[in-house]
Amino acid sequence: MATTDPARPGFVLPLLLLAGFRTLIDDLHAELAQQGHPELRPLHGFVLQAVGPHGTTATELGQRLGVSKQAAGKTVDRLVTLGYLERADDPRDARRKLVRMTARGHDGLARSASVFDTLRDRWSATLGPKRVAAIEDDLRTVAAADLFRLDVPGWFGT
Amino acid sequence: MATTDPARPGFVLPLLLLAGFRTLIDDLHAELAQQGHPELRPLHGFVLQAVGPHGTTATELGQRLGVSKQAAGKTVDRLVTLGYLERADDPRDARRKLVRMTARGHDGLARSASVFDTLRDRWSATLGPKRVAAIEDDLRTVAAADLFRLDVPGWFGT
DNA sequence: ACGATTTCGACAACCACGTTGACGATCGTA
DNA sequence: TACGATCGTCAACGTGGTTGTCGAAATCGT
Repeated sequence: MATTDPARPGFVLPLLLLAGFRTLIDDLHAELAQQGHPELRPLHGFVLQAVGPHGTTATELGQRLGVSKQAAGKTVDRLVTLGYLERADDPRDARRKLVRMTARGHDGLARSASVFDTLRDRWSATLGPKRVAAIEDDLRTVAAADLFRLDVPGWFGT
Repeated sequence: MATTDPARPGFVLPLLLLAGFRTLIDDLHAELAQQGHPELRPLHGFVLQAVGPHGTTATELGQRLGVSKQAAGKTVDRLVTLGYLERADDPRDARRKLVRMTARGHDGLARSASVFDTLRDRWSATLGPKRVAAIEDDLRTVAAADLFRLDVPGWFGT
């Protein structure tokens, strides 16, 4: 395997982390596509979760996701087009536009969560529940040690 | 932490995987920037490694990275502009353009590898070497179980 | 040995997702 | 009431992908 030269051990860890994440995401979307959500893209699940049950605004969503309000607004646009979100005026502040999940949005989020749960169960079946929990604990530890926020990321920044 | 609802345990694992990857990558590039490679972008290290010491072609690189030859070609263009790669004609096949690392390319790759190694050491210092090795083993296991290739991915596909 | 097929690299158009900067409308307050 | 901060949107741009097309060069089959 040309990309995993054993003489460079440090390269392995990030690659494996990424690979683990990707397989999870790929499996999720393969499953979601079969459950009636073929157009849901990788980040959309996180976005829906960030919107939350009570709704929010584009600006708030942006800072919650760690991206600009413009980027958040664009993503909302797309999710609105796809029927997962809807916009409404805030009666108490004419500047704000509330962003809420539609029924389809709730369905997509619920299915995402449940598919993720079964994928985690699959990992547990392969590795044993203790190992999975250990991975989560360890990652939480290094994450905390690196003073990072668990919010959904800005990916690879520009 | 709004994005990590404990009622949805499945969401945690992918988030942590991604977060771990991202902190590694961010730390790498913060360090690389200080070592004279500020314009090296997250994927460039993987691309350089995929080029390898003997050079390759754009098409070959594309399939090695799991992206189209056009995408690989564009990335090569950028790396050539930045001085990390160079193109040369293949004397045995006038269609092929060999892609090779320059001295700067080798330097960048070597530094990436060494920074990754020290980051891994830092994880070892925090978690203990056994835990880090266990994470790698476990991820390798689920990866293998999911019959996936350890090559650098096409990220989130379209 | 020569024509058909395949392969390689490049070009163009496009999409997704992010960035800054600017700007009008609206709100809160001195 | 007038000013400053905030919200959403528009525009321009960068980056990393995609597909389709095409000419040039190599390979293969008769």
